[in-house]
Amino acid sequence: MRMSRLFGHTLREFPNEAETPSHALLLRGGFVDQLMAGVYSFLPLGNRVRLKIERVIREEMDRAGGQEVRLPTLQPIELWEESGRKAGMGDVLFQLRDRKERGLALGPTHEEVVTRLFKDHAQSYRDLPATLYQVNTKFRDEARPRGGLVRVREFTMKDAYSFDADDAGLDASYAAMFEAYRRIFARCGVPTIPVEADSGAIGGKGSQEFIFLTEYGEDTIVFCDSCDYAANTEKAEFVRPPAVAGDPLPTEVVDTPGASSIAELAAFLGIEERQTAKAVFFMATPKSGDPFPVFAVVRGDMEANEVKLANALGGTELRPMVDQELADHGLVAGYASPIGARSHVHVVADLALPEAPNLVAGANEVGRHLRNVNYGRDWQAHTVADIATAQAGFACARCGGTLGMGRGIEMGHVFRLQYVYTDAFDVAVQGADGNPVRPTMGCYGIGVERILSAAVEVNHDDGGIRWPASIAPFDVVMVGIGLDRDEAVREDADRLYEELTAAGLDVLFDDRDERPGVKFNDADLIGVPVRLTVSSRNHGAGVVEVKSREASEAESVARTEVVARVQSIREELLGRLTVGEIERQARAGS
RNA sequence: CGGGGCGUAGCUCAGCCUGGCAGAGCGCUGCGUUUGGGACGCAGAGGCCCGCGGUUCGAAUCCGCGCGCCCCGACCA
Repeated sequence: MRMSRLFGHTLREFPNEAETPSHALLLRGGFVDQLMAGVYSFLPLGNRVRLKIERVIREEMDRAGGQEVRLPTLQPIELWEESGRKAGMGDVLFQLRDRKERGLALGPTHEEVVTRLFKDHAQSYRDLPATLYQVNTKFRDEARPRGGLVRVREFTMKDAYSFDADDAGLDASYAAMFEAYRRIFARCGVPTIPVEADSGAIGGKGSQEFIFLTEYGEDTIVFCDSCDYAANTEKAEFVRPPAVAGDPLPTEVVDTPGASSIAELAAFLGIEERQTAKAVFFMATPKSGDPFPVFAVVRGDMEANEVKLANALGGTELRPMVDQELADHGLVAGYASPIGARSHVHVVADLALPEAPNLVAGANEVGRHLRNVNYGRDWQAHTVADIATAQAGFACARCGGTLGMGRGIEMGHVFRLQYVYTDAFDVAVQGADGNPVRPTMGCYGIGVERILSAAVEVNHDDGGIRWPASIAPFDVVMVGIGLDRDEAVREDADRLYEELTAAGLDVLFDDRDERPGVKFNDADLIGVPVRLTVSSRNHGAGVVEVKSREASEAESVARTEVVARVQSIREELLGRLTVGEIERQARAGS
């Protein structure tokens, strides 16, 4: 590609709306353009990177036995009603109507469509196992797009779906995808760590997220400092710090004027926060049935986790109660008590509560609390479950080590869906014994643009982007100096361009009539891994300067050796993108 | 959906408070001089000042109502 013809220009200043370094660099380098909130165009440079990421993904999916398909984005709404996810996805699902007023949805994911496809085309156990994948556009009407390309409304996702005859088969398919994911992230130069995750609205049991750790992340992750346990806080198990021990004492009322928060209460009574019970209230909407009020209780030194709570309630939708609802259900904000809660209020207690004697809890009267409240003796929950959020400093449930926390962005997610969709769509194939077999499913997603953003986030410096060699828009950039003043140099540059191209390299030839400084700075900004400088000075000496983007100095290479030298640098750069190396970086980041 | 900020040239921003010719730098076009890390001169092009309504002799500026974008929160396969 001749740069004089490349569509799109670099900006000399950073655009204003960009928050993260990666977003700013992608805009400034002319990779992407924002059309509206959460919707981006890809210019030629950005599109090249996107395609290269997709190439890596396709290679690894194929290696793992996946077969590429193409599923429609335009989907009948009935499919979503059938799976029961029309309600579950809520406003995130883009919906529209055709001219015949038929309800349609723009696919936010493709479990429904692929399950239906499988049902129509798989006939017997001989069709198992099968892993189908695609790289396609997804649409999600996010409540708040943010972070440049991180949370958007239209994006590219590689999604794969496995169908197996039994658990062992699913385990094997899952493991194959898991390994493929490690290789994909490594090859794209994006350090990720796998963490235990909640499976959310997709359904199913057992899932892991591949998290890219960054301060700009929107997920909170905990990891153990002594074993390899890592989990999203939506899921993370932990050992609760011990309670203050003691025999149960008689309950007594105590005046606590103005102490409506745990911190105020503990300070007022001169006790520790872990000696109190904290109450949080939600309205729960089950998948079927009427909404009901929920009274969640955690020990005062912990926070209730909404996702864990929803799971403990069998996957209901939760929202915080409003003041009126608190009053309607006989609850006094700041002083609510699990003792004597009205019977229709569903009380959920965290695991810590049965183990914690003599807590201070609300008296259900403004300005009063109860001392020495004991679980079992004074009150009981409908449900006792892990509903508290892990915190840094808590102990690891696996090994007792200390948990640390970090922020991250989900790059990929692998799920064991099991029978969620094959049940919903009543899928069965004929087994070897003639009886029907219900396939068990897995699903596996990767955000292409998120990889692109993360790759920039970890690979940039003051000069601009330093693309991993595997996904750079070009393999090598040729900076021509003084081409208009020296015909011989111009001709030789053209020849070198042809030689590099013939060698299978993606070459960007900066043939523009610009000053050298402009070209060098643009080359650095765009982030091409290898830069060549062709000039009369070099031409006269029979050399070309070769500089890798990360090197501080260029080397002079004999003109005849240039193509080989570029290829050897490229090989060396690609060679670093191994699972071992990238995962070492990921762990260092945590 | 709650809270905050911002909408003026392709980009970064002045101008608005206190109403009176639409501005700067960068970028862009042409010519010339320059040419190894974002040159210089000369001449240019480029604007529904987010939209609609109102006040006023007169609105980028004041008032009202919208819309959009960004950030925090809620939400988030």
